[in-house]
Amino acid sequence: MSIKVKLENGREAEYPQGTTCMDLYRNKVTENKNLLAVLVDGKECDLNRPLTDHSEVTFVDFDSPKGADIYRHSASHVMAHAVKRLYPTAKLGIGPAIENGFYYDIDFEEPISADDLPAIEKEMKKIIKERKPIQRREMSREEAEKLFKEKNETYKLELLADLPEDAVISCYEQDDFIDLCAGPHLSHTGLIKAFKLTGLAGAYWRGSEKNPMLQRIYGTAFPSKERLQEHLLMIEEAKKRDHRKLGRELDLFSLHEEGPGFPFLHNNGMIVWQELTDFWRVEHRRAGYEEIKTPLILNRTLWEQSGHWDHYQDNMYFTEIDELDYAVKPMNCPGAMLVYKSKMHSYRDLPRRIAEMGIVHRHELSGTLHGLMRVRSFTQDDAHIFMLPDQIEDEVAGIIELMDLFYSVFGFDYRIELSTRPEKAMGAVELWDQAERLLEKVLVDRGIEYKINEGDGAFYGPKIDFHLEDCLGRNWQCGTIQLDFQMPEKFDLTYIGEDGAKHRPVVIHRVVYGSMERLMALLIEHYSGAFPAWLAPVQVAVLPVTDRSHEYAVKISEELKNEGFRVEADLRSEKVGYKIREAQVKKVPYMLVVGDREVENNQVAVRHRHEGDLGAETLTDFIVKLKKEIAEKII
RNA sequence: GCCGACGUAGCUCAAUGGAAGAGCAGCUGAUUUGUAAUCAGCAGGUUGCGGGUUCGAGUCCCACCGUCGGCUCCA
Repeated sequence: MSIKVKLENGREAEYPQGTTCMDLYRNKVTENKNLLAVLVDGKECDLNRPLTDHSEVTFVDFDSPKGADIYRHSASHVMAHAVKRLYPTAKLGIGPAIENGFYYDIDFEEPISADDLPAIEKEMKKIIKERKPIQRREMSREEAEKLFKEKNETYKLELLADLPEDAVISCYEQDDFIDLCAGPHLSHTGLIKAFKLTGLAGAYWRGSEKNPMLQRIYGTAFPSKERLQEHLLMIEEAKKRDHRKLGRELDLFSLHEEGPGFPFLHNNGMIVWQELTDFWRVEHRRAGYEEIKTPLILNRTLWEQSGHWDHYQDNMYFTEIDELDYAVKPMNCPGAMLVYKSKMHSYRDLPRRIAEMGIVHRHELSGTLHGLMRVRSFTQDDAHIFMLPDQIEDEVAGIIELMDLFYSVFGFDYRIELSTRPEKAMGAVELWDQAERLLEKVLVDRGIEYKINEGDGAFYGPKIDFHLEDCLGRNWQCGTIQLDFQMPEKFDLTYIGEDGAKHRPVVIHRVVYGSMERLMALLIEHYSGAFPAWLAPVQVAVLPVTDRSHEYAVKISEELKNEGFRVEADLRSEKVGYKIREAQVKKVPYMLVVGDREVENNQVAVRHRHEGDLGAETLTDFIVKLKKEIAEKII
């Protein structure tokens, strides 16, 4: 019997049933010489899997979306294989491909150390050199259970038990190594051309801290040594952009043992901060927000009322005043609720958008602290929007628009996630479902791409999160829009409706920057410390060539200061080259070199930190251009 | 919090269990310099903190603190 196969280029041909994709390849149906696997009707498959029915076949190489994953997944099997050869009693957890690499979680009888990784790499090289065929074996559940019981792979047995009733149970086998795995995989181990084990870390089995901790070995693999080198070099380069390193070098902030997780901002950091908040205030007033400020410390009864006492206590700091319990605020919402309640509201007053640059304190686990990205005290650019139920959609849409405005100015790419009901949620399931559907509708209606983050919502409501990447590609949540039907109940918030009766408003909690500290960290990494002129702590460095031009240098510095620019004149008796180097290292956007020629012509020689020498012009011309650059927030 | 690594001058890093060093930054002086580092000199430390082993500890052991990489958690 023959089957019809449709290929990626649209061609269709008939082949005998049982033909493998490898056969098609040998038949030269594709030009691609670096095949790893295929998609059969959109589903990933091994090259040597026989085709049983009419199918549509797409060939996959390393550079296709799924290709790198398949390649690295096979690399993780080779690593597990090597580990089992060296440590026969080690038990395997899971070993998937991840962005830019792979890992395998392994339970070693005696923990290994990073020093043991080279030996594992060496064994992997052997396995690769042996070009062991990788074979798929489908088997019954009983057969698989027997197999992994014999091998004492208890974690695999646990995975097996959790597979659905009707699941096809497959294993992949290379030499004497066999692993429970859905596949697909490369056809033999020799196809892995370049790899490196990059790290060793602890990881809870199945991600739960109640489970034992396994050792996770991270690695990466590429189809050539050059590409691997390139990747490793890129990571080295990215580390130079680390905000913790730049923060010190540019004198933006510091961290001290005396206050773990409580960052100290220096003058340079404060300038960036102020510019960010100034910009924020302008845009928020324009968008119809009011601004308030609420206390850092509030009475226990308030936190009991808000639900934080029950749901958030582990993260809170406490104190006592006049023998009464108080808590340092971990969130701004209860304060905002009290402000709303301080007067009566008519439906005509809503929506009321109440913003607050609020400092919150949260006790985060010590192991999670990370520069300015993850701290124990931070400033949220918070706002609470009190509205009628039928205003929700417009308000959410308005916030998304505002969010995009800010992120575009910074030049950030962002990713949106919809987070749904968590386990320790407050309130009725129906309300949650309703709120989740509403948020989803806003995203869908606007054609916005998003990912669902199951169970990751706040305890009082679902949320839309905006995620940004740091220099190493790690994701950080910044903006968030959280719908809340709970807080209005807890605080008995009301407004008088058209009908003269009291009604319950809906509340949205939202932040755009997220936390000022995290935003600063992301901006530092995003710009590699070279802030655009509007944010730069020093915008212009005036560099006299000799002492003869000091007077002129001081004069133009004063003029620039009077125009509102942030200026520094370097009057040391050093050569210009030295002064330029220092200004470059400090990433000052503009350097004005002034020597005898400029004094004589009443000009300044402009040098841009990236574009170099731009030639001489009058100070007035320079001022006009820089003012425009700053006003338009040009990146 | 958990697993692992690390902690020496402001920064980057040296120092077989046997005299704590270098470069940069800083300070002083000389130099008057034209688009990424002028020269010379000076100063800078209870080696994270506390115990222990040893004739002797930056180095070995224990506990704590902090940082880094992950896990968990999260803005």
